[in-house]
Amino acid sequence: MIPLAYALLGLLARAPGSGYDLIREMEEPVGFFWHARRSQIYPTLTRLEKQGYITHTVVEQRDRPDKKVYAITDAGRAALAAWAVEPMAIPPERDAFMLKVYSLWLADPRQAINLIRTYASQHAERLARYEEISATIERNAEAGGELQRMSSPRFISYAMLRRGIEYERGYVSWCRWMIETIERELAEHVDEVDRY
Amino acid sequence: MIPLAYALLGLLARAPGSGYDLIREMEEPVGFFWHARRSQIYPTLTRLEKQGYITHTVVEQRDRPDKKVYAITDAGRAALAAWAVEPMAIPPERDAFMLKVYSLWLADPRQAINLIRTYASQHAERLARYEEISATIERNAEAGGELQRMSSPRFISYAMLRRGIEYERGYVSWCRWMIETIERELAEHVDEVDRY
DNA sequence: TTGCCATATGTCAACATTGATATAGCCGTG
DNA sequence: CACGGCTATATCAATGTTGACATATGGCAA
Repeated sequence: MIPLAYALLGLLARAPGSGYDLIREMEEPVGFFWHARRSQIYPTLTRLEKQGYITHTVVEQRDRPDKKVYAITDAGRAALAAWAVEPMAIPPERDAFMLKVYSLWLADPRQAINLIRTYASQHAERLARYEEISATIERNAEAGGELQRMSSPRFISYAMLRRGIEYERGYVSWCRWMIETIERELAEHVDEVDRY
Repeated sequence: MIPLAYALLGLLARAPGSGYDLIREMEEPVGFFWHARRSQIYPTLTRLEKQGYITHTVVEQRDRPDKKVYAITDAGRAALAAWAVEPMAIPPERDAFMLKVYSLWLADPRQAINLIRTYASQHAERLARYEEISATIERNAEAGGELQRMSSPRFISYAMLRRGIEYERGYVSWCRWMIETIERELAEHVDEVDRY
């Protein structure tokens, strides 16, 4: 089974939903760490149903097209739980941005700064969004102490959000350091030119 | 062109080499951020040559099989430099480990801890390796101040290593926090059991 | 009433990537 | 001299993933 199958099982283990619902749910917070297109999600749901991990019931709707609402089965939940705790090796990294950086020494420093600044601002935006969600969760959690219980999906979502925030912060701070370093070099170069 | 093509161009822009050399070089430090198999590398080299971005000369060897040594062309260097500075959007994340975490609330806490501990130790190992390389680089750099010049491949490699270290540190610290949180919960649970 | 938007479910061809398999030269060891 | 191991290049089938295309319902606005 491909990871996407477990992503869908993970979503359905929290709440039943249609393919369309799942597509939207893939945006947050699983989507922080996994991603797939419609064209992959629908066939995967069909396959999961054939394997007996999910079932569906057609729900008729008046003001919009009917939908198939999927729910996880006991077999599905068992398979998911077993996969979740199975130790794994670190998969090969794939970071297209760092691949660009690898060849930045060939480029004009000003254009390099532009690249990094643009990318950093996107990460900063994400970071702000994650921090906002986190703040909301923390406010709501003050009443019940549910954020402590690992067996609660809410705690897991919160923990994943923390990881996302840490990741984005790290990326932003590295970008800033990189920009500062290149700018310092540019400034020195200007001095040299001015001297003559 | 696929990212792998630029990874290979990036390697050849630093030094010519055979397909076999490139496969080994893909391990460090590009490999920290990109990865491919032999079966993908050889055809990609053929394609790059057809496009005029690289050329090869057959080098005869006595004590081992002959090899094709590839070198980047001016067109290749230009294409690489242009691609490198072209701004990009953040690609969708894909972190299979965090996908497991998403469903950990279904699992036995002890098994969850085992999963996270195993993964953390792998990241800690990488971190140690990166830090060692970084220390070596910093020692060697004390003589010439080359680590300041963005237009030097060495500075770029060092900068990428810094990013790798930051990334691994972040992962390890998150894992530790996660383990501590679950362990605290387990301890509390033991107390409750003991009370009755 | 025409067209656009959101909901809803799918298919398909093209491309990226993996894992297995193949071949061959040369070295050193048993 | 047979075998394993390292160097070296390559192909192929299977699978994963994307992007484009297809289809249908119902609401709302020009």
